[in-house]
Amino acid sequence: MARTNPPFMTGVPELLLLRLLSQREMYGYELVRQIQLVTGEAIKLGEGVIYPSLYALEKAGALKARRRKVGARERVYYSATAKGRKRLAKLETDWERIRDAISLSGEARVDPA
Amino acid sequence: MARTNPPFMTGVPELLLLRLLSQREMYGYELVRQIQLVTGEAIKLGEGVIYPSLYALEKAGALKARRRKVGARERVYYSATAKGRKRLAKLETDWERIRDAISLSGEARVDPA
DNA sequence: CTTTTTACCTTTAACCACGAGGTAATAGAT
DNA sequence: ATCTATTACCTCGTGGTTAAAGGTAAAAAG
Repeated sequence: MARTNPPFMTGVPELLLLRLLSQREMYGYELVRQIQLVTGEAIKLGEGVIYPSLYALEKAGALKARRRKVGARERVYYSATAKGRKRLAKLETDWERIRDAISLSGEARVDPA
Repeated sequence: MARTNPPFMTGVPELLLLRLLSQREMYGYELVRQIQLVTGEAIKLGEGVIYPSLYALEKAGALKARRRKVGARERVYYSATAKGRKRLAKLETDWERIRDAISLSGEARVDPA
């Protein structure tokens, strides 16, 4: 399937979305670009990832949506709820745990059999 | 499904297996315990993850297997091939890229709309 | 007036981790 | 001697999650 962001991506879209939307409200297309920006182009998430994630997070009560007319066009702005911030906090500690464990395992010299 | 290692685990089993098996040959059950050891109990991978991963990596030519009788019991020892080491190197850079990108995005203060 | 960019959204596919379960041999405990 | 825990191997099914690809339409740019 020609993956552009190979491995290590489970949970990452959710983490990034919650981080950004805890700072200020944004709409889908904007998030696509912001994620590239704040990761220094290292991570690119397409709309096919962003929109379904936003719906799922909204459904879970982690985000709230609000429709806003900008000019003649309507945009759907999302922002993190209290629940979303809590979820983010948990994700952050999960992330740190995995990250540190992998770092640890990289240094460990395995004792010979 | 009550996951013990929530999110951020895609690619991690493969990374850990290749790391360990680049150091010395090991068998499945041993790997299950070693992974707990070298990650300070932070990551626990069951046999349901380990064995299928080993087969897949062997099939891909990243590992080679060898059956060894230890006492009366037979064990299947795996070790990394040259191809496996190459694959590990790529995984390591992928991992660093994602890790650094997430770290970056955590510091970035998003400019207001 | 035509093309590119913005903006929204859905469908489909595939991957992969994981738990649960199953077998059998060996070692240790009673 | 017998029972239990541990070692060691393995398979199957599920479900979550990314991701590409496609589809619509408005607005800005050329």
